Amino acid sequence: MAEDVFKALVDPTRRRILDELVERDGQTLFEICGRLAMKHGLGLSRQAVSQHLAVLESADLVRTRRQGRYKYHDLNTEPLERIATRWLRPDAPEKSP
Amino acid sequence: MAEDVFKALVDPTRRRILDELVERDGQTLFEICGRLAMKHGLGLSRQAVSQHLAVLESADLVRTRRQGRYKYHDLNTEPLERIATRWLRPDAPEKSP
DNA sequence: ACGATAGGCAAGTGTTGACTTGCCTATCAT
DNA sequence: ATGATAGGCAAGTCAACACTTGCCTATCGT
Repeated sequence: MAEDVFKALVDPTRRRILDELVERDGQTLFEICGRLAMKHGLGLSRQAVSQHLAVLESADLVRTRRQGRYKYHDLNTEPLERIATRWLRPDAPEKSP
Repeated sequence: MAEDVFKALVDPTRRRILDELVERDGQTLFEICGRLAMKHGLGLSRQAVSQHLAVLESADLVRTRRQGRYKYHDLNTEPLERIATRWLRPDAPEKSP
């Protein structure tokens, strides 16, 4: 649902997580925790990040694959592409010539 | 700020308002109230809609022009175009050939 | 001038959501 | 087998937000 996508994107931490996944796909929960702490100074608990990832996953913005005790997280940009053009009029300015 | 744009877009009523403004630009507060009631069955108070418009305006998604006792509301898609491509990778599938 | 229309300001309420804490399960290494 | 690592579940707390209510200002028509 589009509703879930908007709800997922409203939180700054979740947007940061997407930023990290754009840089490198297939990170685990602990890797993402570490990156948020290092690069953004966010001292979040593991559960907080886990819940954020659950929200992103139920919005289908993040796909996961389990492998042993690891759970890898991959970005899925498809929902973004769908909502991006909702309010763009036909006569909107083009961005690539 | 991008933060304001995401906050503005998370509310379904505000997205409906944007939908209405895509259809017809330059509507007044009362016109928007009426349209939300007619087309979507939303029985919102005038103040509720007014506050939504204020949020959209501070996110620069809606521009306003005063004329006498009327205040016309116009859609501004520029902030949308900027956030749309934030997480789209270079190798993302193109939509126009 | 006076009523009616269009809109604004501010305080109060109820719900949603982000984060924490505590405990539990599963997989790997030695 | 046992400790360590990776992750999950559930209840509780606190703040942000949508909406209402009540009152106020400004512009238009007659």
